[in-house]
Amino acid sequence: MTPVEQTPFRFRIERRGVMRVPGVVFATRELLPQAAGDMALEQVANVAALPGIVRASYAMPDVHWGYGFPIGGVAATDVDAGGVISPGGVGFDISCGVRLLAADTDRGRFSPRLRTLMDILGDTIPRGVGRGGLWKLAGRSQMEKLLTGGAEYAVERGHGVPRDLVRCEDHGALPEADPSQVGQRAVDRGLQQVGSLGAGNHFLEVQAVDEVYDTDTAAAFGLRPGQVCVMIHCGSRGLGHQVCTDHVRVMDHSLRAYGISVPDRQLACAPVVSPPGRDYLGAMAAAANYGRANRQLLTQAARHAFATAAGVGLDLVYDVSHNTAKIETHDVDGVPRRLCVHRKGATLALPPGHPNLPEDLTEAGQPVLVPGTMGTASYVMVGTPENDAFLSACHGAGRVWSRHQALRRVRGEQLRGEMEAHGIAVRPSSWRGLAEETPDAYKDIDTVAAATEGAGLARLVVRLVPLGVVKG
DNA sequence: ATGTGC
Repeated sequence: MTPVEQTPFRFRIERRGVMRVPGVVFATRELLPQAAGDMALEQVANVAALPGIVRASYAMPDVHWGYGFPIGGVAATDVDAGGVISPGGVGFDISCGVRLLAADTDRGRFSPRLRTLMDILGDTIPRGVGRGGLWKLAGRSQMEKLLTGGAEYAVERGHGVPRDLVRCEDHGALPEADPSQVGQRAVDRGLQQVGSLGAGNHFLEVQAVDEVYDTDTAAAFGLRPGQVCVMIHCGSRGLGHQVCTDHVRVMDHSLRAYGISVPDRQLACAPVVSPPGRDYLGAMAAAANYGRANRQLLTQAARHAFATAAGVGLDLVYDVSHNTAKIETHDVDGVPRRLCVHRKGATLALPPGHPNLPEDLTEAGQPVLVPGTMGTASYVMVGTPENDAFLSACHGAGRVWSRHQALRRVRGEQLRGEMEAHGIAVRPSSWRGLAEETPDAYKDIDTVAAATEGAGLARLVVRLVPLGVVKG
């Protein structure tokens, strides 16, 4: 698969075979997936075969191989023209996402309290595979309230302040959630996990603003040089995973009934306007709300730790989901169409003036949160009007080594030692998990962020560097 | 990503 270079930041995969639209990869030549056996670009082409897909099958600069769809992929289908929805286009970790909190202190003033803070965070942030969370729900009926209300329900129950919700995508809750489509097994897995990081690339990081590229926009986001921040990256845990599993199975069986053929079974899908499509959309939105409530609970734990360690408060800058399918209206060939926009490892990036922005960010635009790899920088970017990918941007660095490869090359104990030697406090949940997340296993985040700006997807606002990592 | 896998 060799895409054609159109600009230094935009590559095109021409239509052929069953593709209904071309593929467009926003990347530099060096960021294109190149590892032997990495099928990400083939996946971009496969996605272009989905019924109802419009304009192009897109990939962000952090694109890499995923389940059916590439991670870092964006695909929109026309809801009113037989367009499909696919669980593989959202991913197993539904509404995995990132939130950024800004502390009312700066790096120099805070540094004497950092170690104490990290110890408290290390003791109080639930993390690791299969373990429990901060908020045990009473049973299915309370779970249904959470699946409907998302972060709003968490705040209503005292886990946060109303201002938090203003700074959450969709005010913290997708309205199309249908808890009745979340199976009992998914509910059971989720009851004990609200307020937990999970594992893999999930983390809670204490960071500092290292560089400011756009002072006015940074100020509008509440960010200034040297400021201490907290970045939380987590998803919908076992509940989201089970929702994906359950609905992939249903759609795999219903493909024939809708006369859909896809080049890869992992692209199982159904028309958005069909019982399996509607059911998945409702279950996916419910799981997304679970992910948002999860980040809200972890926010409260971070606030408690900062208050205890240093008497410092934390304000929410923004919360974005980067694994979703959402019904949005966009122009296609100059005509507004209702589209089902799949963003898998890609975030929404609203430009200045967009009606869905919180009032106090209307002039500035949406904060686009781009977490780096453990021990490396992270970025806050902002949406731009010239975004050509249904207002989507990258979601992080993007893997280049498999977990298996990382384990062969790196030892967790040694990695922690190296990070501590660089002045970054590390509180891991397992040595193996730490080794799998070695920065060497990922693309360089500085390059990815620069390519995202070069492609016109979003603009750089600030660069953050880690002071301490609580690892899932 | 995931009570980690054909």
